[in-house]
Amino acid sequence: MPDTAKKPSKADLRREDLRARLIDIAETRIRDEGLPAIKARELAREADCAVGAIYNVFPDLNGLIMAVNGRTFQSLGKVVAASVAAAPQNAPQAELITMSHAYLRFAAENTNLWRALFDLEMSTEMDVPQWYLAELGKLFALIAAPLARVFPNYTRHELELMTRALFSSVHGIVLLGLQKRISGVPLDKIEDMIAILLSNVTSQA
Amino acid sequence: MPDTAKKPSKADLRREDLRARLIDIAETRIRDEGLPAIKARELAREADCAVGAIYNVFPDLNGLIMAVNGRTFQSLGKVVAASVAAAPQNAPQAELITMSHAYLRFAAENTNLWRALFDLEMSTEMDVPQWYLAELGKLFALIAAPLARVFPNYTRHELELMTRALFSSVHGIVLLGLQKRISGVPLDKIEDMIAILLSNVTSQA
DNA sequence: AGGCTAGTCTGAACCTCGTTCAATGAGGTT
DNA sequence: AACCTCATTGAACGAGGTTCAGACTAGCCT
Repeated sequence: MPDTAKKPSKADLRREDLRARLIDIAETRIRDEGLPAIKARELAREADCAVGAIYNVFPDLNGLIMAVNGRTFQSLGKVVAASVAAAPQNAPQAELITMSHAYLRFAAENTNLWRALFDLEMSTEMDVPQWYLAELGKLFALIAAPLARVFPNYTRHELELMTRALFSSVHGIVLLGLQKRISGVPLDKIEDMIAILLSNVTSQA
Repeated sequence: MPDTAKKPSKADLRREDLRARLIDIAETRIRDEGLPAIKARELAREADCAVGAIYNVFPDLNGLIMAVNGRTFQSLGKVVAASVAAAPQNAPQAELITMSHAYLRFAAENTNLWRALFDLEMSTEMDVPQWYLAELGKLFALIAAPLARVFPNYTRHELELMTRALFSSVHGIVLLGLQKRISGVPLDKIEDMIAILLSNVTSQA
């Protein structure tokens, strides 16, 4: 028997339990009230532990938020992947639009969680964790596949550039579109913007 | 004689002087060290006034940052407008690319100031001030003009949608492009992404 | 000039946070 | 049971934005 993971001692179990509980609580709080609702004392009260206990399980509150972001990123990936799987289009343009609309939908329905994904990135110029880039890579791969069919004679390099460009574009449209319902754009207009943009980009002359 | 602005009393002058001084200091600090470098006590020390004095001149630190953002937004507008004026292209596609590259350049050279423009928006869900929308409107107008020549039979509505979509797209590309030199994209690759995107969008089949 | 009033200016004090750490206590080992 | 080890606790620390009662001016009236 390999004993690399040998003792799930009682303490370890408690630790894992607390960790999971904190992530759940933080996720709910971010979903409902946004990142600023993550306060050490409130989390401790709700998780029924001491403030210091949080720091036994996470290096700091950012660490906790990153854990939530991990979950969010995975949900996002699943939703986008599912959108194409559910409605198999043979036209790659349609696939791109479907995925983008799924992205918009996810962002609109989970605005605070989705924002947290990018807000942390900015404030702390720390090293991006592995899984972050990995998840982003998965998203990119989803985009690159239909794109390769639209532009069959792009080099690998051009394709990658286009993938980034399109992802960033859709991200930008969603970001500014969701910002401020004031002076703002209703959801279906945002959908239209994405569709028009993608149609035009992918309509080879 | 209209006396709507009748008394520039000594107190008013001091107030205006302090206000201007604070904006200068804040601008420099944001430019050099980003938004988190805006601390009441440090500002007061550097401006040689009491902490409380700041609150006589601005409602809070956000108000000060908004004042800096006002300046930044104007510079940005000027730079973008100047870019097309300097190199008068007759092809509207080229104009769009020129302006977008000017936008990228400004964002790259004044990253912290440029970020402050959008970071505040997010954190405080307050009412967007007049001039903010006005400046944004000016930017949109700059884009809409060449765009109208590319798509002469778009309705006013479609044109507006397209304008927003393109601005948001370029913004997204710049935003994600400048984020993290790590795993990142060098400036001229970002330029390429913008150019490719805009070319494809504006090449009518 | 001498006061009187309506402000401004001051900075100590208040409050809210994230984070730490000496003291406590529980788990596991002999 | 006695001992050692390490997790856990929560009061205390430091940093930051904001406030406010008192000190202080500047302009104005007599």
